[in-house]
Amino acid sequence: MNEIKNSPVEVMIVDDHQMFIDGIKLLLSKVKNIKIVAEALNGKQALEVLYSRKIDIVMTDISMPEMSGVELTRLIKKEFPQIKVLVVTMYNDYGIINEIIHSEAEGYILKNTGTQELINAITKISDNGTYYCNEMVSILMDNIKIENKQKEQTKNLTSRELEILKLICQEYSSSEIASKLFISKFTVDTHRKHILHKTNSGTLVGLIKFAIFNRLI
Amino acid sequence: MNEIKNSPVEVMIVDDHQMFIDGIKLLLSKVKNIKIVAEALNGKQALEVLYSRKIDIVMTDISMPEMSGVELTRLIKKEFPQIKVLVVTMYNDYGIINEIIHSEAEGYILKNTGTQELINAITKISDNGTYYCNEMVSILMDNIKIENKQKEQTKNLTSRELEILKLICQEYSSSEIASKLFISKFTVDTHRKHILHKTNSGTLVGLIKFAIFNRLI
DNA sequence: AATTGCATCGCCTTTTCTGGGTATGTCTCC
DNA sequence: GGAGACATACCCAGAAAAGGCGATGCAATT
Repeated sequence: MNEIKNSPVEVMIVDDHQMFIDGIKLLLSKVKNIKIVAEALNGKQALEVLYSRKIDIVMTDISMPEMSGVELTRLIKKEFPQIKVLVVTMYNDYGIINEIIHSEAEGYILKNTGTQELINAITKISDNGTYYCNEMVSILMDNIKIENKQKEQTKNLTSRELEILKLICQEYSSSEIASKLFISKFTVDTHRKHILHKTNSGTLVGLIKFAIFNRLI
Repeated sequence: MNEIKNSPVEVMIVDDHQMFIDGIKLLLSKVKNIKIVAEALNGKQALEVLYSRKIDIVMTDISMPEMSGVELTRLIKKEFPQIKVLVVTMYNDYGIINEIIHSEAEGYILKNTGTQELINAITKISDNGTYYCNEMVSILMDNIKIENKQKEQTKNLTSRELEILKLICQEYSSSEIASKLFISKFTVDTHRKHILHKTNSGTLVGLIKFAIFNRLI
């Protein structure tokens, strides 16, 4: 399991914050067996490097101009499957984590963790392992319930109901929607009632907020 | 103007990302006349330090748990007016910048700038100057027009109207708002009319969208 | 064959919202 | 002292929304 390596792990840092890169470089410069051999301020630069020289591990941020860290990870996994990716970011919400999981990165840690955890992560990953921080796991746990609730709410809307909800959000009245869809105003009203119940919205105001926060608009 | 200082500037770093703190500490450890003498992971910790020892410059992030960097800056300016504040953050949108301006920080730079700019900023500020990055200035320029448009819409609302708009967004009906504010339902209705006209919202739905997109909620 | 989900339509009631006025008192600013 | 902005209050009328209740037909699933 533990093969003895004489050559250090060669790491590239990808982050649009030069300051962050400089800091990490210094931090890791003192660590044996880890060597920062390249850096990039965005995904495009990173890919250029990867085409020109050997890299063992790519440490990448998520939010970057032009190409996100998630996209970068996907491309790396497609073009250079042997390269490991460690995502180091400050985002810890479910949406991002979900994307990271699908991008098949080997590791995920938050920027607000200590240096030691970073070193651990790199070490584990270079040893063909994975490293996911505890925060990620607990967020995944926390979001199982929320996810279910969201499904109960949004997904239970039928396509017709969704269609009408969108029209409501476009400031059409029930009568106008009825004309638009060539159905009776009564029907539209019935749909409205169902929508209100399914989304647990007490009022129209609540419904609009629901629609906006669930990105239906 | 340039008094010769023998003692280095004493700086505290406030950031909820331990990794960032570690990096900056290392980066600045090599710089003459700048000394990182304290660090804090949030505003509360930072204040504790300030009450216990002398600090010349506080470098703070914006988004932190419990107390934001803006709040921290305000408190510092109130309690320790002689302490300079340099805001170092990755946010560069107008809302944040606006808040920072009002918090009267001496400097503002983005995390995606190089180390040299950071050193420049600290040096200038310690010399009783200010340092605001170019990005901030251009964003301010860009947003003058937007601001004017916003004023036409939002700012024309009187404080009472704004108060009622917020209650509307909290899903209270006119009658409920009337009870809450100890005024007549008729009065609330009058305000509603004015709000609808001033915001150019044709319907309640439009009003809610206006409120959400103008961050009134 | 029966159940279930979905879309459709209908009526009645009550509340809420919207738009049109009018009006009074206060406060500030010129 | 007068003009203007603001908050307050009221009336009327119509439109819209929300809640309740029932009903039909169609399609897919079981």
